[in-house]
Amino acid sequence: MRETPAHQPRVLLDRSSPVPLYHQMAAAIRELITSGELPPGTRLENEVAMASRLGVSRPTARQALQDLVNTGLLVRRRGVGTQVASEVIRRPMELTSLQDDLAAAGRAPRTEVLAYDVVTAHGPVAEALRCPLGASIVTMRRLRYADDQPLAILTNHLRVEVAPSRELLEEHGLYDALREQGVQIRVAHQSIGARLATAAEARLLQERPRAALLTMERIALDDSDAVIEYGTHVYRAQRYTFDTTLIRR
Amino acid sequence: MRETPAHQPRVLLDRSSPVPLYHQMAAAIRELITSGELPPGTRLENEVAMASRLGVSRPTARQALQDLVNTGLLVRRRGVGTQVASEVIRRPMELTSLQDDLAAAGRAPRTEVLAYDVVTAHGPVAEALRCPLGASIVTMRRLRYADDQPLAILTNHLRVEVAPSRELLEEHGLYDALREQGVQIRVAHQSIGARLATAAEARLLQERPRAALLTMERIALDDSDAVIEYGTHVYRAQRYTFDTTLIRR
DNA sequence: GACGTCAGTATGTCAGGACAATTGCTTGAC
DNA sequence: GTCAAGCAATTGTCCTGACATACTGACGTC
Repeated sequence: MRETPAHQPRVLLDRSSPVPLYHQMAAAIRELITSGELPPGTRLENEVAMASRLGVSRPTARQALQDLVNTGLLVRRRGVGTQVASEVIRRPMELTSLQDDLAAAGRAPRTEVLAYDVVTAHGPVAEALRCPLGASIVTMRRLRYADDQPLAILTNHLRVEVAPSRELLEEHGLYDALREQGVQIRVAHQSIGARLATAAEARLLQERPRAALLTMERIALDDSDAVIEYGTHVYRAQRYTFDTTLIRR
Repeated sequence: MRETPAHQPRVLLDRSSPVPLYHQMAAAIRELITSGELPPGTRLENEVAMASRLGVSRPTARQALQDLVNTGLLVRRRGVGTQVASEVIRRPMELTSLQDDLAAAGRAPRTEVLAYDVVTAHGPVAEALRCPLGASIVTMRRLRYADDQPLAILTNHLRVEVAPSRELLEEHGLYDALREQGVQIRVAHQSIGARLATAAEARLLQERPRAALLTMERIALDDSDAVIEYGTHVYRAQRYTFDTTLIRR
């Protein structure tokens, strides 16, 4: 019998929620880990017991735990069990903001924060932010209005250390919020494209389904060339263009 | 029913191998992708069919495909299917010609002149070219290919005095042709946007109707600030993005 | 004290099944 | 030509079940 008792993470599942059960589990455990309530090294109860205690199937519990493994928060070995990873990896912006531009143009900018989540970096987001898989990042999603009409959906990923709080974002544009925290965006690489709106995007933007969207993907770096932000924005093509003047050298 | 047939990736599974089945599947598909045998955009057979064909369970096939999604090689969406993550043409937003950029990227540029007409200027065209109403101008319309696939429809208006001949345009890009006549483009004002394709554009670009198009409207000036060209281009959004790097001053 | 065996623990892998949700195409009405 | 409804296609989510494999600790033997 093992000496150290296995920890039973406090997880409350809401089956009426549209959020998948596995995702609720993963989020709850992640929160316990990042808050310090589950310190590194803590062994969790085995997945069969956890599944039974929470009233979910083992594959569901397994998927939740596996997501946390993929993020570097948990370590699992067969025959041994699941434990909190010994170390959560920690790491340290004219190019103008849309909010400033709209304000300058007298277009009554307004922003609605749709989502603000602390998640773990993976795939292209980890690559763009130049952080290891599993690092905590903030993913935020905002709806930008101009003249009281939706204009753009802004999705930004930032490292958790520099991400402004949700409260700050309710009041300011992202780059202003970053400046308040001493982060100066200096360079941005961006890629402009287009595609059709998904049904959800169309609804948010009050567009008809499959309207054309102008897309912009951006990686922003600070004074020391550290990647601060990776963002993907979509704009209503009907109401938005990018203008530029090019000069041959 | 979908038009394009779903690809059945060639996967051989060895059940006597200690390598898990899901891992063998993922490795085989990864090899097909990285070798180029499964080019970007290819749609794969659905996971139920693939599982059945390979003699594995759906969760097993699903895990293999999910691993490939996690590594950025596949894209999956419910109701749509699984496809090889696609590759877009990224064009730096510099004052260069598309023909030159494509050639430099080894993308086999080719141009088909669809129309070449001498007409009289009116409306926005006259305004953009800063010439009197009724002045003779050349309006040309070209279809630009990359890798033998249509990429863009280019419509350009020029004063008849500087417009290259149709023959010259069959051989060269517009800016090269202008250079041959001693005209140097130095500045361009451009506006990037998006919209849905018309039926005719969709046909020319071999896109489905109402596909998203990336649009670019440009006014180009020469060394003495004379307006030389007014152009409106549309690009297949699925295959094209504009890239730029912005620096705060 | 060292070593081997064995049982218990726990995760890894795989199967089959079912319903939900999203997407895109077709069709008919206007 | 546009729009809405219906439906097919396909993935997403969740369930039950079972066997395989790696790891750990207890125990007996030398």
